[in-house]
Amino acid sequence: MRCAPNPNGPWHVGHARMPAVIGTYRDRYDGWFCVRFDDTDPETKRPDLDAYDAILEDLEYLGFEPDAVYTASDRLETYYEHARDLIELGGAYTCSCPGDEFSDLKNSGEACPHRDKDVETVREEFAAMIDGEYDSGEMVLRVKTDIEHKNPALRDWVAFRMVDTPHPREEASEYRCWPMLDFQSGIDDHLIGITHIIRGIDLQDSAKRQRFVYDYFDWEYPEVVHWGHVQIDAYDVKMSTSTIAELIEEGELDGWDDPRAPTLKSLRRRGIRGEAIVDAMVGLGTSTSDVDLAMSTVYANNRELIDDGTDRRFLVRDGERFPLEGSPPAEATPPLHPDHEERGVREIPVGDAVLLEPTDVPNSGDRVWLKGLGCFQQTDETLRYTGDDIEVVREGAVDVVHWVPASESVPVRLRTPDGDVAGRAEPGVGDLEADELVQFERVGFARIDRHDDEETVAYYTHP
RNA sequence: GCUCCGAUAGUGUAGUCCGGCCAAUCAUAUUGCCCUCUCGAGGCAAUGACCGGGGUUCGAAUCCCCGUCGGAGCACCA
Repeated sequence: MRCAPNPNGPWHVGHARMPAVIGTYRDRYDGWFCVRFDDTDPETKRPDLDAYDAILEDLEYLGFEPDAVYTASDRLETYYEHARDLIELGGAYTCSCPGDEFSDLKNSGEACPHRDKDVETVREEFAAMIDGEYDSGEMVLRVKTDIEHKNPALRDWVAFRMVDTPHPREEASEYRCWPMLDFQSGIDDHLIGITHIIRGIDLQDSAKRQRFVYDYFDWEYPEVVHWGHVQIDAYDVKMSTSTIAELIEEGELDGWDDPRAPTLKSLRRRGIRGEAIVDAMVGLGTSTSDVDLAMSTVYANNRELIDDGTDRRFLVRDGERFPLEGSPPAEATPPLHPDHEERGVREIPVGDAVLLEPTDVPNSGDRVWLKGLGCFQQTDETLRYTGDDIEVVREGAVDVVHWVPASESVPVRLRTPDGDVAGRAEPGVGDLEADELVQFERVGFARIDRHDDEETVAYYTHP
């Protein structure tokens, strides 16, 4: 099987579907898969030189290593050879019709005057195309299919055209005669030995077009499945490489790994495991109708993977300060993980005041249980330690909330898909290593990204 | 206009090829309860679907026809 991306940028979440499915099938059925960069349009779908490696990185993140990597722009000579063979078989002709004129003829099922050229002429004109003797738009090579085919999309389609713009890859920059996807991909699939193809419904007619070439060469066409488009809920940003690139350009997004970007690099930075994405994608199946992937499915998969190994911490967003009274303990020692007491406890100095999230502030006179510390009663904007037993919580009389010491807590910027949130975390968070995952209790999971001079930066994973 | 394709709960999916085992599976979601010093995890329960209409048949999610809705192609893009 093959994954044939157009290298025009890092992958968005939807791109994960192809490697997820074919990679999983390979592992399950002892198969084989390659990545083939179909970069045969130096102009309208101009490749981005950084994208080749970026895509391979994304693939690695998802947990797959391709069995081989090909680049179409390295293989022009191969396509030329097959085109020449096709010409000798009478299966292709050079055509200088302007696009719109040919389109009119085609739509009425009429052949253009070039269709009956003799092989000798076609051979010479195609050689001239390869030599770059024509400019863009002057000459194409068409595959001779069936000009009266009931589906107009299949009639004598273009196999090669002239492109004036040099290819960005230096190795391919001298070529001017470029194959179209249907020709290039059709030839490669056979030569590489692809037995099963999965592709989008937008390429529904590709197989039908390519079969004409396969018939000329007497090749057997691979099994092919077409699937619909994937939409991901939870993102405002349109999931298109070019749109994301524009937003980055305009400064709306910080980069491909901005937590608001619907990209794999973004999910990676948020601490989501590739496996969680792969499983969700495989779960979508290969239906031809369009599907919506709920990010909650990815989150549920990821939570399953990381919950057990992730230690707990406190983070208070938009904290309100409350002085403490009544001689509470000087230190709180909540466990690192409630299901793993053997991992030990955090030692949080309490100080003389704490921060609470605004929604957790008890009404005057009401009690609240500061998790890992004890019970307090709010009066006159202060919290007085009551010394109540945990039994009051079990009875349901008192809510349990998280908190941080007002002075010894550390500032944290939590970057979320909905924007950045400022907060303060318990002191130990300042010592965590970059890349470590934490669960901010009652807030959600997060990945520690780095410690700046002024603050610790964490990326929000999911609830 | 011509040509393809599809339609099962909020979302995804199984079942459709070879009609009965489907008063329709599983996951996610939502809600409630239990447990818990998290709104996490775990346990239990509830909610919720075969696009519509005909036909074939003893019997239709499954086969046929019509309709509706949705998607795709008809590029010198991939």
